[in-house]
Amino acid sequence: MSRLPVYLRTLGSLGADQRTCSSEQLATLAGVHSAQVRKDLSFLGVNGTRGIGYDVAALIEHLRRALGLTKNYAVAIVGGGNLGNALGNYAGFATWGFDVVAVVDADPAKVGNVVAGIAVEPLDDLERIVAERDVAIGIIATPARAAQDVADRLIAAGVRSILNFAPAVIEVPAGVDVRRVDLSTELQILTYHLHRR
Amino acid sequence: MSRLPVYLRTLGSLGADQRTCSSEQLATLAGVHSAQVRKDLSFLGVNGTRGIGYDVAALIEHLRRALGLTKNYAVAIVGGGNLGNALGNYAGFATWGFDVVAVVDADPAKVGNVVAGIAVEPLDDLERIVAERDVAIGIIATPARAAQDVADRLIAAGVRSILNFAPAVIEVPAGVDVRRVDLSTELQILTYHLHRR
DNA sequence: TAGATTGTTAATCGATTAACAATC
DNA sequence: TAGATTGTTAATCGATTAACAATC
Repeated sequence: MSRLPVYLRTLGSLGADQRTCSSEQLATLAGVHSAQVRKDLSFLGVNGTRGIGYDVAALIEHLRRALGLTKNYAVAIVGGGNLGNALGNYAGFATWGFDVVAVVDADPAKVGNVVAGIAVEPLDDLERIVAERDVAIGIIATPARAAQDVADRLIAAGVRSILNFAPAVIEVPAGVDVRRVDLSTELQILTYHLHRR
Repeated sequence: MSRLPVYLRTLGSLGADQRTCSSEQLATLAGVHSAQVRKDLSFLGVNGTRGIGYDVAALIEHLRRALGLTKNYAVAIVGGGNLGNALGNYAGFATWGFDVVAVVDADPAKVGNVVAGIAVEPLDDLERIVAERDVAIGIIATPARAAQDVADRLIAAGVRSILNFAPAVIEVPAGVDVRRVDLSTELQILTYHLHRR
């Protein structure tokens, strides 16, 4: 569930000397309610100690397992433009076990460019790349008009998780997860609050 | 509210010849419930016509007004790295009236680089830039460790809306809006579903 | 033991949806 | 008029929070 990454990050920001952590402390730092924390952790099957709190190291380990962060995932970025470039260089991915194994682009002029130490490959090779490198996650960083086609190809090739940065809603069959990051929508939500002040 | 940008985008994708649109059609395209649409629009003060639906052009206009998209907003990007670069080049911003008026960076080596047709300026000039160019929205595209300091300076300079791409939670006083886009969290949510299959 | 904190149930709250009279 | 669709109320649902016995 989507609060787990927040807990994990919060725990990481704790002092190295802190062995236990109460639901209250975790809640305050994560910006949620302590009952929420206890419920989430309880659902996860993590047990704290009454009167003491949760063991930080054990909790981190549990969260990492629950989030599937104990193994690495191969990520392919489709789109070698500015955004794909930025994503390829994003250091945070490696920290959490996401390996960018390919950057592909439809534009022959971009093929061969080096993004984050990886040479951009042709979009035509997408299917082969997904299969050979066991790509688990596809990131779409293309213009909107290309997004659906790219998604279809990723899915046909076996990818079941997609992070979509293109400003387009893409249709996917059941069993495929898509998360969308829409920069314009984020800004529009900000302006909604901005102008009604 | 955060569904409004979705409605707006959906309406934009309608054929140019479609004059009216039912709550049912809008709901299907936007992936929500028709009662939801009617309630949202009713709350907005938009009136449809029973038996007919909503007037598309009027609805778009209402949504644009509600979202504060009838005027332009000056945006400053802090961080002239890959992400700042990608954001500066993001065409979608201009479409919705967001003008990137500055890209600043703390690194003297980056100052002078041209990002999206704009020369990167020193972070030290942030306060002056915000004041002179009437910056309404600040985008933080710095490393995590710099995020809070940058936010503090943006807020001190008068910025009330912040979009934070740095993987850090930033503390802001009441009256300041922050939206956070955390790429690692997005991927972690995907893996949560991935590995439990 | 006394204080602290969990784990969980029950209460609350808010958001979503069903339903339907109003009416174009 | 008949069919379609809104606007809104009431019902439902799910998520959040309060509360407290259990217990370290």
